[in-house]
Amino acid sequence: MTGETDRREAAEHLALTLVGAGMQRMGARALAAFLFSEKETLTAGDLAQELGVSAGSVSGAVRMVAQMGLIERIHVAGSRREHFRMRDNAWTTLYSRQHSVVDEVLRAVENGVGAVGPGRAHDRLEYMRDFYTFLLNEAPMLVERFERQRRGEPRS
Amino acid sequence: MTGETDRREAAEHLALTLVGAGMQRMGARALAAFLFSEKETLTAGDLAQELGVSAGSVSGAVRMVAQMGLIERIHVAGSRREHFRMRDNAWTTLYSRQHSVVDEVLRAVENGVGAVGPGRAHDRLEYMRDFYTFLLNEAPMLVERFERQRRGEPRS
DNA sequence: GCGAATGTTCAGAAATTTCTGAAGACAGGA
DNA sequence: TCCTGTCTTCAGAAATTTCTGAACATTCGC
Repeated sequence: MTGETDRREAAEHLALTLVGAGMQRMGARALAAFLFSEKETLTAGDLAQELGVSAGSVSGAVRMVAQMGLIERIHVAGSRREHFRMRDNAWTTLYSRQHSVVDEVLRAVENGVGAVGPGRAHDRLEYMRDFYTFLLNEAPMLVERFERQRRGEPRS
Repeated sequence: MTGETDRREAAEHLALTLVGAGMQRMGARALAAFLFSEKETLTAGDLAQELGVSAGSVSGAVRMVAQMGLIERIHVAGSRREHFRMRDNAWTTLYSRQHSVVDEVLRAVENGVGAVGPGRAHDRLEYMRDFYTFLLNEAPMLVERFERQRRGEPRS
């Protein structure tokens, strides 16, 4: 049970779901490959083989996922290959300001607040701005709370 | 200053940013139209005119944004037109379980946890599952805290 | 430096998404 | 019931995204 086929299927399913969530196809597949791999690191060649795609596709996918902050490049001395691995804090970083898509949205909203005069639109945009600002500010604490809970007391 | 042109530009800019964040084009434009409108509600016709697109496009866009829980249909008695308006708790609902894309991802991850045997992949997937579960559980409290802070004490 | 292995870029092909316009469905008033 | 205004659906056109493959760049060992 839980054979190689199941593993592949589950990986593809997660990738598809991530695509539905707005991620680009190849990036999602690459990310799933990392998640479902038993290895600590993967090379571009590994990914190409695992996903059955060209080196060019891998290059693009890896760049994107790296830019999201989910994986990082690892230079291995004495090897020409470049290794990649999921960052330890991949999921938490996703909610920090730097790599965040949310931050771009926030800036666009702030721009909107400045572009409209007083009225309903202004109020709506301010509310949206405040909410997303709050989220970005709270994220680090939330993350810390998660980490602590996961190590410390398993319950509550 | 802050003329109609600025307003339109800011709206389009936000829409574009949302597209970059993974939202579909027409849905993003529709959402921006709601955000930037001085009216309380908009009809399908309003949207078609504002965005310069066909009735068919509006229909699809509105369905999607409604499904995300950001706008709601309002039946006005004595009128054939259907009105839409942004939901009061649009942004907060987005982080609740029901309308959440995150929830679908979470299910795909749980499926993955069940599909792989013990090892690195299993650990990674469990971690991801726990983190997203935590997020979904915490979201309501976070939202409540935001609401309270916004009314109550402006500082801190 | 030179050669070999590996990674990146990019033009074009293929696949997918998105939008339209027309036909059909539905609801309300006469 | 019929008519009219409004919304939805859907096939196909248009636009966009995605992938490939080959040429180019880079880096390491020698």
